[in-house]
Amino acid sequence: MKSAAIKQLPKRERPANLRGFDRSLPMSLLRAREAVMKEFIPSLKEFGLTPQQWRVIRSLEQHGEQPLGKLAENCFLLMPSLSRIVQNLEAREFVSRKAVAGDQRSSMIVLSASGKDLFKRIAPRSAERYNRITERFGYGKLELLYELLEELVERLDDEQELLDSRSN
Amino acid sequence: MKSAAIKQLPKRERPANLRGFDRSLPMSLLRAREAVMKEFIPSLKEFGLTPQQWRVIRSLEQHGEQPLGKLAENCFLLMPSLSRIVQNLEAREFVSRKAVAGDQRSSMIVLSASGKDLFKRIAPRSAERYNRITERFGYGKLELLYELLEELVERLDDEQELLDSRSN
DNA sequence: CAAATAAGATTAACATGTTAAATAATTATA
DNA sequence: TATAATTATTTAACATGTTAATCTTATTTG
Repeated sequence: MKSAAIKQLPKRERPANLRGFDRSLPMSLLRAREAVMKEFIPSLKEFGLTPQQWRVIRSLEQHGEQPLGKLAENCFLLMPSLSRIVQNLEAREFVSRKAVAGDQRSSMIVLSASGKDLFKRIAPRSAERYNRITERFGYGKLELLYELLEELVERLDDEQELLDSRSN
Repeated sequence: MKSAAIKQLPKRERPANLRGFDRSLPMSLLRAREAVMKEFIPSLKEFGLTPQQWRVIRSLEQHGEQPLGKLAENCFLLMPSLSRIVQNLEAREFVSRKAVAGDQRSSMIVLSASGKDLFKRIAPRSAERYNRITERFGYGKLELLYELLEELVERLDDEQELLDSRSN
């Protein structure tokens, strides 16, 4: 019985499920991301920020004031989430809204003075953590990982566009 | 002015922030995961399952009945989330609980007949998607990506243990 | 120009992530 | 053995992810 089962394998096919369903690609990416986030979250929490709130502050500091739509795009957040996040940051006066001339639907989100201050206090810590990761893992490997991740996204997005265009 | 600024760069140091804060490691991992999940989520949704609910069903199918603790570990879910998820799956009769002799705190989570049936209907689609990703991205690159992700987690976990042991 | 459409943003409703607190059963210890 | 500490799980409270519905303002069109 066993020999018959073995005989079917040697075809040198790659297994249908690389490593069963556990250790699947989504799972591996999730684990990796969690491991990385564990490095950053504690210092954010000291300052009372969630990772998403930090993303927003960071984006505003780097790219300046933005309408919600751009901010959502840059922070990779959906509008409903961002809407709540900005309300939160606004209540704590880390950001404010500035009217846009000619369109009353939209407004610019602006990083306040205390928002900038918060950024200045957190940024060095994040950078330090980042350097530590680079040290630990190796600069070359990290670059390679970036490239692979980017290419993976590109390939999957290509396919997505194909499917989209077919249904149009 | 400009020449002075340029003169400080050539030290051949790698930039402190690989690609600014955008395109950071957490962000890249998130984007990659989202891109991958976009492949799987639609078919899950057809069957009324979230990715997390699917993880639970998958784990039960693969590893058999488990106490909640093991299930949480295998599915990479925190207990409060899993607790709610199992309640949901229980209400829909995809799983049930079986008493454990000798410990009334814990119970085994069991995949029901309709749970197994659901698995059988979804699994082929997932496998198909997975194969498509492998095709698109390349088997070798995928393996390389797995290795890098695993090693990243190992390295960061090592560091974590160091920090933990210091504080004990 | 008035009605229909579209665009930007928010709200609603539900599922999950996350930390802390609560509950109940079990084990360890004085 | 009564009590304290531990273990397994759940609940609470708040933030986010996600889809659909709503609301307001702009734009398009008949």
